[in-house]
Amino acid sequence: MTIRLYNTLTRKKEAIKPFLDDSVSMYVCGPTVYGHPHIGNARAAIVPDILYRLLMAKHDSVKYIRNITDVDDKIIDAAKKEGLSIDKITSKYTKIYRDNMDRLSNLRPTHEPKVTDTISKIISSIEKIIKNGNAYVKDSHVLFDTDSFKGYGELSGKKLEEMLDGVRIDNASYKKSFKDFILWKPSEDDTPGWESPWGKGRPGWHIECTSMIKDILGDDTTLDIHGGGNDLIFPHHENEIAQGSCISKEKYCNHWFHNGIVLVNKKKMSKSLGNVILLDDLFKDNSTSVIRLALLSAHYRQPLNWSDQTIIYARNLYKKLLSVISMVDAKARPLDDADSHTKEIQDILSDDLNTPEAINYLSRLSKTARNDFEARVKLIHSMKFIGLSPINEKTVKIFSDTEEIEQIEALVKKRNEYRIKKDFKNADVVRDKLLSMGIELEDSDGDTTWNYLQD
RNA sequence: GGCUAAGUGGCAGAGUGGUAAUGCAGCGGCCUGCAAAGCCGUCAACGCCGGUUCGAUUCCGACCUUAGCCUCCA
Repeated sequence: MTIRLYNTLTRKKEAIKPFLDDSVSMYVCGPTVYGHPHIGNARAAIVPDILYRLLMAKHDSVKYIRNITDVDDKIIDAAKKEGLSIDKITSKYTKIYRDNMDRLSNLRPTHEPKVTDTISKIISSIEKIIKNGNAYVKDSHVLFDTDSFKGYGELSGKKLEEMLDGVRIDNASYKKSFKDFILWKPSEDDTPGWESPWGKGRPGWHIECTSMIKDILGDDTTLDIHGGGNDLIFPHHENEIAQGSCISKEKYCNHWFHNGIVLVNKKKMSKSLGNVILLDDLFKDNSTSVIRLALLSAHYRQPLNWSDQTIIYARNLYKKLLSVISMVDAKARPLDDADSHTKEIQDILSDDLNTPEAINYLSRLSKTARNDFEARVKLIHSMKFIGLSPINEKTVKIFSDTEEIEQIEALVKKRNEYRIKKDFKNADVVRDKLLSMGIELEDSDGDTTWNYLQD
């Protein structure tokens, strides 16, 4: 089944048709590294990660680019606040970001460019735009001349002149039109800057993404897929199309996809509302598969309303999935023929990344899997396909600790001895003791199984 | 104010011109020393108003509501 994905540009689901024969390129707007990642950042990484896994299953070669923005005014502020140099701040939070994304089972992108490594390409891109007559220099700033680009507003559907009323816009003196945006701006001595034809300065927001794409793919290539949070549609992606189209003979990008934002109490997370949920905090109480499952529970284009329920549902569901997979199953089966076992889930996901339906599928599969080894193998591979661990993380961690296992099994045995003697009081004491050790028991068919408590 | 998206049972979400999948939760039962799990069964929904139609949740129009964007944002 071919992958069909909603295209923001055409407002339709469309098949992905790569510009090059069987090599697909995807660019996703990555983080600005100045603070701890929150669940919104996680969603913005997990959604393209699912797409990346699907693309890899269907195409010989996939270029997956996700940038690291390490030049930005917010970083400068954070550096001041934390009393660290800008380098320290960006390397610290880059590391944390990568670590957090790894923990959530996101595959690493094939390319992870930094803005600071792309400055010369940014400068040459800007020069090209100026040369083509689509940008102008004023007071040490370089500005994109939006009136010179006829397609402006196509992605977001905005006609800027018509939405002026009710909005106050400070038209900076160096702008010809309020719509124009900055490609390059001057830097003071104490802010990061690079020498350029327009003096010491740094790139404006927007140009870095375009430059990194062109740097990796080449100027006259069309990017196949570009993604990001839907709060980036305007102005960021709109501006990227404008400037990118002025650099190249080819269309800038064919397929745009945008994930919905995460809401907390039906409101967008924001520092001012104090409702930002950091991954670091979630990691304390939840396994990473549970967090991932929670973030995949709503369709990617819908807003995801985060509540206590969200994580509780995910936890219950994950527990149920794990309960039908024995450790032996999970360890025994190699991933060799994973593809044949994941056809169903791939087909489900191929329809615009329908992760809720994929999760339903796992849930249905777990029913038959209980008494069906093949279904269990399918379940394991399907879970792995969307990045869920088929083994309880704690179990994996302690699996090699035979001493602890012997101790647990001795207690289980002891409890069953009490049970045979109908001494349920003492049996319950032992069960409580195991519970306090984080062990959960289940009696079924005369057999007692134990498991580490999830989370 | 403008733009975009969306409104289906408690939640997540399919779907169709002839009254609506599935999963989770709930409820009832079986099982069980208890608990848990499992199994069986079950309740419950198409924002509002018009129009087209034999008939609309599905098509058209108005309205209402929600969220996002228009300022940094994933």
